[in-house]
Order: sequence, then structure tokens, then C-alpha cells
Amino acid sequence: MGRHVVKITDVARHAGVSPSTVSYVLSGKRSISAETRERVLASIRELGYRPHAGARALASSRSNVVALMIPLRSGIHVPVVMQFAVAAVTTARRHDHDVLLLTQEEGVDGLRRVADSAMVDALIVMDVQMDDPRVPLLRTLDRPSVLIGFPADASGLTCIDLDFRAAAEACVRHLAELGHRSVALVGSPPEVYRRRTGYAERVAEGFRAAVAEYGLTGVLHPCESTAEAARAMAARLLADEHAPTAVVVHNEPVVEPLVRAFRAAGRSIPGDLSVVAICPDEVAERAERPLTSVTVPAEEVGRQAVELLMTKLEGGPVPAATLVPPRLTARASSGPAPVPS
Amino acid sequence: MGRHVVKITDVARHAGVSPSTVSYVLSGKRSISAETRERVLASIRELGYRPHAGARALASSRSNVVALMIPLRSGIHVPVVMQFAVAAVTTARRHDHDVLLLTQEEGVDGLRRVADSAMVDALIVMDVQMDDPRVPLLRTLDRPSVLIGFPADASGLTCIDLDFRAAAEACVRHLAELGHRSVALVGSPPEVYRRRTGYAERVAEGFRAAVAEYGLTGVLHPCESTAEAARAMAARLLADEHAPTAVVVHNEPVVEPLVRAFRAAGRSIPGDLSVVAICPDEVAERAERPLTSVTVPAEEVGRQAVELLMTKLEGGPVPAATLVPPRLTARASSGPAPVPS
DNA sequence: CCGGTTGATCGAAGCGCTTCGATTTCGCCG
DNA sequence: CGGCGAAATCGAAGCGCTTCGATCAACCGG
Repeated sequence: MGRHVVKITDVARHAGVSPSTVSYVLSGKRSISAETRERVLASIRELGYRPHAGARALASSRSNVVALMIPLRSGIHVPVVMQFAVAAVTTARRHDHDVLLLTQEEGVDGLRRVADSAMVDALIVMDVQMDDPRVPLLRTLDRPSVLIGFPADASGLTCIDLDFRAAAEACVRHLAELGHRSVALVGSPPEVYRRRTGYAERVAEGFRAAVAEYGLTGVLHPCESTAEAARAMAARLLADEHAPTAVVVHNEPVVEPLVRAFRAAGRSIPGDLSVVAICPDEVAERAERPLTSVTVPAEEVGRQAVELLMTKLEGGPVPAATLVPPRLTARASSGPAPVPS
Repeated sequence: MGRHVVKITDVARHAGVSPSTVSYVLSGKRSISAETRERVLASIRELGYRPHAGARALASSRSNVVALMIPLRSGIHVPVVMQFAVAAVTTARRHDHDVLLLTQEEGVDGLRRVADSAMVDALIVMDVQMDDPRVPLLRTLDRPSVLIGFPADASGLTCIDLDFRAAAEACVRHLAELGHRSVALVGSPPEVYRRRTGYAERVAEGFRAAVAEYGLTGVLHPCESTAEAARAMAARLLADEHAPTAVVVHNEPVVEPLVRAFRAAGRSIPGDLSVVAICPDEVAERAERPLTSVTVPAEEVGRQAVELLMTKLEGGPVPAATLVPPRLTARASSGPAPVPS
């Protein structure tokens, strides 16, 4: 043990070829006779040769590493981030790349650092906000990147996220198929709509479109993200002349209080009222009684984000926006519409 | 925009010094006059110079990257892993290092790959098992490593984990202070004790020691990790002549079923019976009613693991074993001992 | 007043790999 | 049968940085 580290010249000597030939065998960038290739590969195996990553990066100006910046914000669901990260690593490895982990905390400087030092070839940034300060930076960097989420101005960038439009549609379809005729959407706080935030608008659009398609009546109610607002909303919905028989909720903190308020008002779920949430599985499963929900397919997003990045690295064309189809899981909070009394 | 990338020779020219001087300013490995240093630093700032990571790694044979291999096993609690990873990244950055993320899936080969290619200077491996195949590898690698968890044979390695002995003691102390005189430990499956698994033995030791210290009576009951075994255990404990008034549980899958079984048998918790678990906070909080528990301080472990690694990288001495003190959180499952009837 | 330090800087030799001509050897068409 | 392109391989020039003597000036005490 403790032998010298094997370098390309060792392999070359052992195989009776020049170092450049070994390199070409490894990269496949020039044709090499089958005979020579085999001999070189055998030497590599026998000597246990492993190219020096730094040397390779220096000579080729490719590090085969991508940066992944994960969020720390509370309010972000940890298991979702983890699923995403694991999927990203797995997919990156499949393309012979590694993943360098950065935290949101590092912010713009962190991204600049790893990009400018040629430590990474490309970047993935999670939890992108409407006015994210990292967005302009990414635009100026000479390295490709993929954003998870859509900023206000996504021009010149590649973004991917759950297809919120389709998510809302899936909720309404699910309810329509259960016989509901009047549904409500409890959405984001009014402010979010005023800012014309992308995902909120898309949910609203999808909701309206599906309501129209299935011939339902449906009303959108913006809602503050507090328990009080949730209770008030519940009261308002129940008092309505044409009270809906089903509610779609797209406002995480409101989900639980709303459900509780309905129950407190004597409504059984899903007997009297069905509830469908757009939220991470964790939230839906951890509820008092598991909720029917549409979730973020984190693994799928992670995989695709890396695939997009790889395509960009190879100079291929990629769509500016990728929308990942939602997945609806029926749980205990949705059921057939109550028979009109 | 699109100017040339700045390299060390550019900085040198701009500051009127040689490249080596710039290098020494950056590394501090030779004394540089204050005047020159300032001039060089100014040039660096002005030109926006960022050393090329690959070139640096090649010349110095230090990449300033550490590998972190995270577990995928189901049964591992995701938020714990995440907390750990974030703490590791944060701490590593404080020491001017980055973190390369590997998944357990990559296994031994993954570790060998990143170590042999000089991609990383050191490695952290989570969720180490008694007979972990990665352990012998780590011993032969020429790069320092830190293991989270203790393998059967930890000789020559640096390990860190929760101090299970102190954890058990903390549980017993907590119960003793609440006036309990007879306690039971529901532990790991018998097989685990037969294999003389480190953490299980340490829990048992701590339990025995604390029981003796506080003058209690206490019995250790190994328990299979199934719901049936939990129910049988509950029945057995309750039928006991000197039935304990408090139970310490160190067996994750058993926690919930056991509590349910007690309740089903008409015992109120903590009115008739106190329960303290050694498990991740997530499990304790997500229980039907939150459980008093001792948790793995994941962040602390992550931080310390990196600190140990950095010390090793600098050639400093580190303890072979580091035990992180437990943290007990009192929740709704423990209370004063019932008054004897 | 001079050999010997010490402090500050420079020059050049790599680090291990990729890549770009250049070279050699064939096979093959006209 | 001469010449030419394609296939296979080699040699050497970097990639951008660190580091190891070497150099040179200033300074010390005897």
C-alpha cells in the first residue's frame, strides 16, 4: 500500500502508447483502434488509474461539477428539498457530473464565487422568488443555469416548476367527477395577486378554465395566510347562499385552520364538504385526517432540472419554461357531492 | 461585458509585481510588505480576480472541497439529514471549503472516485453501520474522514455521534425528578444486543447507571421492531407485579404502537404512565400527542464533524470518538409519578 | 566595516491533463 | 502505379496556479 498515485503517463508507459492516446481513449474525441483502446483500458484497470480532477478541469476548462443552491427559508418543506437534491445528484451522476452543495445563505456571492472560480460548469438555483436578486446575476454569468420557480422576469433564463395551471385543473376535475357543481378556490393573499405573481395567476387561470369546462360554478377567494383569515373565510363560504360543496385550497398555512373551522361549524369532511389542497405531500399527510392533494413532484423536477442543464452544457436548445405535470393523490378529504336536501 | 477572464498574471501586471507575489499575498505563506499587499489586494478587487479552482488544486494538491455522503435508507429521518447537511456546508464555508454531495447509493465506489481523483480533500460519511463496507475503504484512503456513527471496529478512524449513554441517563434523571421509582427501558431487538451493537449497549449502560444513581428499580426489555411486539410488550409491562410508572423507549418503530397500546389498555399518559423516547424530534412531535424525547442534535453533530475534519486536514490531533451531549425536550408524555393507591 | 541574518520579491519549474498540429501508415481511385 | 484522404498515433505546448530556491537590499553586532 501507499504506492505512488498513478498518472496518465504511467498508464501510457504501461500500455506502450503516448499520454495523448490515453486521453483520447478516455474522451473518445479521436478515433482509436479497438486493439489499442482495449490495451489502454486494461492498463487503466490494472493500475487503478483515476484522472486528477483539477488537472482535467484546468486543461479542459470543464469541471464536471454543477452547483445546487438549496433554500433555508422556513416555510420550505424540508423533505421536498431533500427529494429534489437526491434526484439532482442521482441524475447528475448519470451524466458523469458531481454536485456542489450551496445554501441560500451564500446568496449572490456564493454563486459568483463558484462560477468565477470555474469550480462548477453550471448552476441550479431552487426556490426562486419573483424579484430574486440572484436572477440578474445568473443572466450575466457565462455559465448555464436552471431556476426552480419563475421570477418576474425570466427572459434569457431557463426555468422549471410545477404546472400550477394543470394542478388547479386537476383539482377541479377531481371534484367535478365526484359530482360537485359548485366549488370555491381559497387562494393566496390579495397582495400576491396584485403583484401578479406567476404561480398564483396560473392557479387562478386553471381554476377558471376547468370550472368553465365542466360547467360548474366556481369563485376565487384570495385569503391572507393566517388562522384568523382562514376561520373568517370558512364562515363566509358556509354562509354563502350558494355555498360550495367543495373547496380547493392553495395557501399552505391556511389549510389546517380552514379544515378545522369547517369541522367546528359542524360540517363533516368529506360528507358535507370536500377539500382538496395544493401543497406538499407532507402537509397533506400530516393533517389531522389526510387530505386529498396535488403535490410538487420534487423528484421529477430535480431530475428534469439536471437534464435541462446537461442539454445546455452540450449546447443543445432547451425550452425557456418547463412545467412539470401535477400529481393528485386522493385521500380522506374528498368524496361524492352531498345529495341536495 | 464579456471581457477576458482575469488570471493571476493580469493581477501581477496591474499591481506591478510578479505572479508569485500575488500568490503569496493570497496564501500568506511568505511575508509581504504591507504596502505591496495593499496594492495587490486593490488590483484583485479592481479586476475582480478569482483564482481558478482547478489550477489551484493541481498546483497545491488541495481542492478545498470535502465530500459529504448522505443516507437514503428509509427509516432515516429526512429533516435530520437536512439539518446536518446545512450545518456541514455552513461550517465548511467558514473554513473556506465547499461541500460535494454524494448519496449512499454511490457507495464505496463513489468515495473512492472522489478521493482518488483528488476532487475532495476529506470525507464525511453519515449513517455508518456496524459492519459498514465503507469503513475499511476509509481506512485505506490517504484522505482524512469523519464518520457519523460508530462501526464495530472504529480503530484508526474518527467517529462522532450522539452520546447514547448520556441520553439514557437524561431520560432516567428526568423521570426520577418527576418522582418515578420504577422505570423500564424498551430497547432494541434482542439480536442487536447479541451483536453487541455499540449504541444499544451504551443506552443500556447509561440506563443501568442512572437507575442505580437515583436508587430506582429499572428493567431493560429488548423488543422487536414491530407493532405486535410493541403490543405484547405493553401487556407484559402492565401485567408486571411491580409495574413501572414510566417507560423509556429506544426503538423508533415501536414508539407509536406502544403508546397506543397503553392507551387502549386504559392507561392515561402521562397520568398513569410516563413515556420518554430517544428518537428524532420529528417522530416525537408528530406523534398523536407530542412525546417527551431526547433527540439527535443534528446541527451540532454536523458542525462538529466538519470542525474535526478541518483539524485533521491541518494535521492536528483529534479524538477518535466524539460524543455529542443529548438534549431532552419535555413534552406531553411525561409527568409526575402517580400517587400509589 | 564586513560576514551573517532577516525580510521582501522574483523567476522558473512543475502540477497532470487536454488538445492541436504533425507524422506515419494504409487503402484505394483514376 | 502515383498520389491523396482517412485512420491512428505522437509530441509538445499550454491550462493558471503554487512553491522552491535565488536574489537583493537593509540591517545587526562585534
